Amino acid sequence: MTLEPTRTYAHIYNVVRQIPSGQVATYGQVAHAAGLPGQARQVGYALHALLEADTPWHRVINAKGTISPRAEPEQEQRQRELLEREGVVFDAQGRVDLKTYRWDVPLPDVC
DNA sequence: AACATGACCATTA
DNA sequence: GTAATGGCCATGT
Repeated sequence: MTLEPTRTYAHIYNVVRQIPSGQVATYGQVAHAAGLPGQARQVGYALHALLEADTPWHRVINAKGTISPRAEPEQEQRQRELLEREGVVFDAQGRVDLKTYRWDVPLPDVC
């Protein structure tokens, strides 16, 4: 594969794919796990440009524990649906208990 | 090359 | 608890 023409994307996707079912990760957490501390924005951007269905993008939410407002409400609802389907419960405020479902990063650099 | 935009986050008041 | 500010950087025009 490409060495590093867009290392950000590769790392981000790689990390997102490692998120186990029934757990969620924040953009910042993914960014940090991907070796891009502070670049949470790029994570969201990468996911927005995501085309591959083999990447569990729905397991990535914002730091507030809510689903980021997207241009298409359908996708936003679908994300919630997919998460609930994996056992993740949303509260009345539509927020996920990060304290409970937050994915614990196994290692800073996994290959 | 420069400007504007964006599925964000942490800090500060 | 909310509101505002700065920062970070890839993508498209």
